[in-house]
Amino acid sequence: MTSVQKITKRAIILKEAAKLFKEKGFGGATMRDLAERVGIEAASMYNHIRSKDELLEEICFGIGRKYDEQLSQIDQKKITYPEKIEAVIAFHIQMIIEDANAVSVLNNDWKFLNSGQMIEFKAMRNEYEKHLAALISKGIEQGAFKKINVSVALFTILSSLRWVELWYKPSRGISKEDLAKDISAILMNGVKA
Amino acid sequence: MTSVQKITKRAIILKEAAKLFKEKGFGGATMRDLAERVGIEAASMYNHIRSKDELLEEICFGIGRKYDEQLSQIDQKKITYPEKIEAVIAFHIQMIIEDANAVSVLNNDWKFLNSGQMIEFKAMRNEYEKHLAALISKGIEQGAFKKINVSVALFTILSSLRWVELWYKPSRGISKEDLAKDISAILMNGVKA
DNA sequence: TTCCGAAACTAACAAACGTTAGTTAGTTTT
DNA sequence: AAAACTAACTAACGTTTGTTAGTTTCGGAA
Repeated sequence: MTSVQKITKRAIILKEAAKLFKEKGFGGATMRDLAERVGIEAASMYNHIRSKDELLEEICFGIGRKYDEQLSQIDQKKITYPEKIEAVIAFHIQMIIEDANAVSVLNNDWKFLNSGQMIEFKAMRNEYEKHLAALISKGIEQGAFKKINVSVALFTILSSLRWVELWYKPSRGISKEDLAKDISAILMNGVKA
Repeated sequence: MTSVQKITKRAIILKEAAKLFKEKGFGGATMRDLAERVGIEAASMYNHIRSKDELLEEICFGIGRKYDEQLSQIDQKKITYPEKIEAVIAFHIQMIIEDANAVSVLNNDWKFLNSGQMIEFKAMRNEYEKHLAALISKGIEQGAFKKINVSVALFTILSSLRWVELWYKPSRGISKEDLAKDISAILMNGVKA
């Protein structure tokens, strides 16, 4: 049994939910609409899931955990800080391309988590940002980066990456590697000649 | 009567609607919730507005037109292309700080416009992006910018600016001028030392 | 073939939704 | 003073929402 992932109906529902939430937003998406895409009746979905909220929760925290793990892995590598930042840029793009819908939901619909989960989510996100900010700070200390405002740099980088979700289509004919290279180049070296 | 703007109830509803839509999303916001914030009954609002959709429409196109006008004004100025881009960055930040809620609605809830208005909105946005892309292209031709991928540069800049909405608070103690300067610096010159 | 549990179905619920209708009090216009 | 207008109200409308209950279908194990 070497990593043969069983495709459960639950997984199908989650996948379609991510797509639907991205298209209509969590509030605008209805369970009947989702059920139609899955190919069963709305009521039947409750044999596989607990609630609409549970779908959102699983999407947000599932993706969130992936980000955390990847960042930790990169941080442990023995490479320079600019290389680490570039690795972060590359894996953000990879995540967005691999799991576009779920990443979009994480970015846009986390505010519909119930209050307890929302607090947890915000804590997770804060920690992630802190972790990334630390990489920038150390890079500055070592003289690898300019003496920039760390918060501004952090959010400029994170935000630059978010648009990939809105923009990237395979049809545009630019590979994810080239995209990562181009974005890295601009953020690292700017646009001015 | 020198520019004495009368504060109509309609204007109050629009202002509160922008705030509410930002908080809960267009789908998650209810007319009863909005009415409560305005201080009247939900039904009473219909003496001042036509529908919930109309609120969204007015917010999106009102802000959209402001962006268009400002960009045109900057383009007409006799300054260099890097200076024009920096001016665009400054006014985006200005817009976000002055009209945070409405800008957020434009960015996140335009997809809830009815189909006709959505087409119009997308056309407006495409034109705006084309206009801005042309500024970058000309800057490259003149040798003022590196030979970068114009689309990547365009969206990296636009996306970097969007996060200001999520991040900026007067309480952080950084002025909008300083913020514009720092963001400009990173986008123009990068982070690498 | 029989049996059983999983997974589908139909029907219905209560709550919430945007909106309309009808009315009333207060103000402005004629 | 009469008429018209403004802006608020209460009540209710017809839908749509997420979800539950009860029933049927169906594939695989005994």
